[in-house]
Amino acid sequence: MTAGARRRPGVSMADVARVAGVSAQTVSRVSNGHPGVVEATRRQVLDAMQQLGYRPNSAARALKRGEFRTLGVILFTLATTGNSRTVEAIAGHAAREGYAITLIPVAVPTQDGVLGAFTRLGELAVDGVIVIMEVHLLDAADLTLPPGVQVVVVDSDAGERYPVVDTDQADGARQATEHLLGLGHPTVWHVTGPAESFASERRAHAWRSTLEAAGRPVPPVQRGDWSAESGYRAGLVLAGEPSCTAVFAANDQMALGVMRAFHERGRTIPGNVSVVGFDDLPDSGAFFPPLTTIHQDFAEVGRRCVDGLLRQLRHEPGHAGTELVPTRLVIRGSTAPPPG
Amino acid sequence: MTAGARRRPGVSMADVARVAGVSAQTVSRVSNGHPGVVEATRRQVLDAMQQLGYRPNSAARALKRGEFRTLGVILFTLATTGNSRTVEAIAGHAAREGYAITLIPVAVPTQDGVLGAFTRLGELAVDGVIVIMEVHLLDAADLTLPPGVQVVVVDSDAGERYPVVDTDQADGARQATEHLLGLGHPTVWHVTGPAESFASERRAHAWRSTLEAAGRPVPPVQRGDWSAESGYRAGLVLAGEPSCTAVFAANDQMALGVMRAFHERGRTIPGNVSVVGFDDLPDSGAFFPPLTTIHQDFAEVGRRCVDGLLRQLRHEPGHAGTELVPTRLVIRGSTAPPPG
DNA sequence: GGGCGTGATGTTAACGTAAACATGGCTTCC
DNA sequence: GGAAGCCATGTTTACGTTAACATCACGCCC
Repeated sequence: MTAGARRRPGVSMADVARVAGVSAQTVSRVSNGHPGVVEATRRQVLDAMQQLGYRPNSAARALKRGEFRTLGVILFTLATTGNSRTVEAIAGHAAREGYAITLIPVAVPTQDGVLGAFTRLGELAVDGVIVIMEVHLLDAADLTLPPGVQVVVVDSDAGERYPVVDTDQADGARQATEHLLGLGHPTVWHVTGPAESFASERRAHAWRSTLEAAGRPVPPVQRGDWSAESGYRAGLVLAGEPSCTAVFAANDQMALGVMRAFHERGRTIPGNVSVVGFDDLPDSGAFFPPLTTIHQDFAEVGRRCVDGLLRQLRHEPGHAGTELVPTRLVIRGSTAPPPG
Repeated sequence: MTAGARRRPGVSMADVARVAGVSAQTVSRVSNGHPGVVEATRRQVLDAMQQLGYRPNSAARALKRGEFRTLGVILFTLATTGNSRTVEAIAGHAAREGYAITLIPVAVPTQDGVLGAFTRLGELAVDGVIVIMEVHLLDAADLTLPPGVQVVVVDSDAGERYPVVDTDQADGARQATEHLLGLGHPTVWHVTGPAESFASERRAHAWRSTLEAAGRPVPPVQRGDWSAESGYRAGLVLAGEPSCTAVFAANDQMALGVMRAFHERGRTIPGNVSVVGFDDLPDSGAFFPPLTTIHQDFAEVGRRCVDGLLRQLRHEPGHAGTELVPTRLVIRGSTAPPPG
């Protein structure tokens, strides 16, 4: 370990300036890469910084500049693939733009929970906020945030009040359903996600309208909770329906459970039954059989969130309403024409 | 640059003080819940705050107090279950302790990449850092961090230089291997993770020593990269080995791929072959068949990281060396005695 | 009844940085 | 040769908050 660099007392610009034999302002200029510092001086300052182990004090810097170069991300959980992939994309893209990410987890998905997060957030050093709001708030019809905070919302229906970025859920569900109809299946059964999820609601709605538009019967919905286990339970029910030859599960995990149920009941996939998922998890291609699914572009969602928020912060003309990120059908081994 | 005229509404304590007819110091006292403010005054100040939409400036506060109440988390990716679950636990526990989390993604796992992150981090508002270091640095034998930064490391071998928290990889691998031997299998084949991963290395080592301690032959290792796809490829090889009746895959995803390969080759699980994974993903119980695996307690890992770091920040006697979080075997449907 | 604690509130200064302005030496050009 | 300009660097000040100290009114006790 370098000895001279004990940083307990906080090395400041003044200290560096003293050692380098220049003024604090010159240290500031070097520190920020401003022009107009002669090379020899620059080197002296850099040496002094090195020697003292100087690191700029970001609090003072933020105080002076009036910005933190940090974005807050409010979310309920990182446990879902969608959220963690989106957050990763947000963090990566923000870093590229010179912004850091502060995570603000909300324990309970209620208006109070979110407001509590904002209160803490008010005391946090953030310039703007991205809210990843994948479920309906339990105690409020819509989301109301404190004024004076720049916001972008992911995956919500707050589009009239805040800029929203979302995967095009409806089009994805339509593609999935039409793919199965196109293979010749008379209709498509659906395993839906939890009622409080926006994404789940939209996928189910689009599945239904696609069937109706094609003049097909709409079978009863099986409700799951995104987990593979719930998909398994739904699959056991569907395996008992002799007329069921095609299933659209609202996510890949439930599709995994559905397929397990069919395996256990001796129904082959895709020989007897076809299955389509939604998400395109990294492992979906290794399911048994490899899963046909709808690919979501989480990286693009994250990128657009950051861009939208930064545009707001710079007072550039931002997009209003909802921005939809397209999905695409990935055909693998779990779908085929119906038996017979 | 953009015209500096447009700043945030910028309500400061002075503004609140003016409206409430008190001094800024009294506003500060109310803001921080300090005693010695009479109720009537307190109310006046709170009203003024409400009216003006005052939010404390955390930069000024941090500058004055010398702390940010924020912890940085340096990581390479959120895409692995382990990392995202650990980060979620860290964020939750930190929030409970009144700390926020700043994410610092590192694009490339090299010494330079990490140092780059620290440079950015030096300019970030953090009091300490948790490094989630699941792979060997590509260009340095071990991790060297700038001095003067409080650090806790997850999942690494830096134990002699920094406090480390990690899952007890070796004991988990031992449990997995002994479970299979205990069922009567003559030996256990292993699908390992990427060479640069610490966890992978340790699991493989413990698997090997467990076999050796039991006097069993050590079959050649199949190397994967954590992905289900790589597990599938390894599984195809193993399915060609008639003597292979038991497989320990270094994570659940690869176990998923291994099982798919066996299914495709007509080897039943657990009738012909037993499979054990590592991680206990939320979906592992819904694999076909439900996977016997080693459960990792990511929440506990996160909690201990935060506790350890906060102890350091408070200059309390911290633990040195490596703290191991125990694992436990979860027996499901993918393991049984060998055929015959 | 005067000295004196006590408790509420105000005043001052400082945290580390960077914008704005000031200085002073050196070149350039007529 | 001297005014003008320019460049490198220095000085001043303010950002919003809070610790430390200062003040002031009131009541209490001998």
